[in-house]
Amino acid sequence: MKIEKLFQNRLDSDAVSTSEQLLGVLLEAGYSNTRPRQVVLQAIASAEGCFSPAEILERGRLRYARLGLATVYRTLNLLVSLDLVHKVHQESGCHSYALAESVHEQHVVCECCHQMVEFEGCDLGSLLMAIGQETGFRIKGHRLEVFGICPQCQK
Amino acid sequence: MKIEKLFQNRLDSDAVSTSEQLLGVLLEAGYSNTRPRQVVLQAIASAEGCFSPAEILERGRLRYARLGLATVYRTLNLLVSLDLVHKVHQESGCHSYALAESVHEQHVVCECCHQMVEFEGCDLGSLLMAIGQETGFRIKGHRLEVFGICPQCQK
DNA sequence: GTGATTGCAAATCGTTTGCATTCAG
DNA sequence: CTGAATGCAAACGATTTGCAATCAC
Repeated sequence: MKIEKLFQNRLDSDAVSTSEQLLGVLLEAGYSNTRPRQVVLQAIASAEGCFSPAEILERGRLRYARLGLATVYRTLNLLVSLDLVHKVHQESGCHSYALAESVHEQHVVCECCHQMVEFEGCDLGSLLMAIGQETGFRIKGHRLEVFGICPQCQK
Repeated sequence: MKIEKLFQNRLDSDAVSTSEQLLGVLLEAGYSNTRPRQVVLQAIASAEGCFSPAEILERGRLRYARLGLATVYRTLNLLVSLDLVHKVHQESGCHSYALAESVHEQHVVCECCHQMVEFEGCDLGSLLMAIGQETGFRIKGHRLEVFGICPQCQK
């Protein structure tokens, strides 16, 4: 599944606009426009959902073979510091990253077999609004993690 | 704030019952009753909310100076495998752990200044029930992480 | 040209593991 | 007494950092 995502739009990224938006923010913030950064931003922009630094490196090297892992990390940290990207937790223990705008995850994890099921459509809207009122925050995204026992493990 | 928690009930843990419950489960599962484990379980049981392996080591050494970090990790992993404890994500990047029963966290994180506000009383009950129906899971706990901009940073 | 950025390799941090010793049952 | 559990130190994987070379402006 990860592989599918990876090659879904490989060198012909169709999400360039987003990568250019990201670059725009970097430039506005005073950072310079370098090839390694372009490549990392393209890899990020064309990724769906979460991505690991290693994945970004792999994808980036398709476009720019000399890309180094340190640069990937440095760029990711830059984006995190500008709040363009969030660090998110992965069950395995190591981090993934996700575009800030795309943090709208909700899933149920089985405490028994650890399978993970995504769900959609449950309306958190009114709840989030209430939270916004209670706390005064302007809400931008959320992550809901539910723990339980899956149907198979209940038997 | 972490320090306060740490010394709130330091050697005179008042939550012994929980630590004994944990030990009970370990014994039932066929593991033996050792001093290092007792000490780790006490440290866990008397912690509030999340705790890191290092914190457990520090607290544990107050009771048993020769306690090793490896034992803390081994015990935590044991508890995780028995679903008595969950691994949870910490903004800093490294893991924390939490008693499984206590995973009912909800907080809003400011994307700008990274302050974190806990909130209570928002009713997720009906939503969780709907999720249970949709997925067939028996729901045991949840973690809701909301991202936004706090009142100060909106100005 | 000058300061920012890069890639590499070394360093660092959290976590796990191998092994000889110790302990629980 | 025997296998499980421990502590230490070494190993490990992910991330960061120091530094000389390179690049953007």
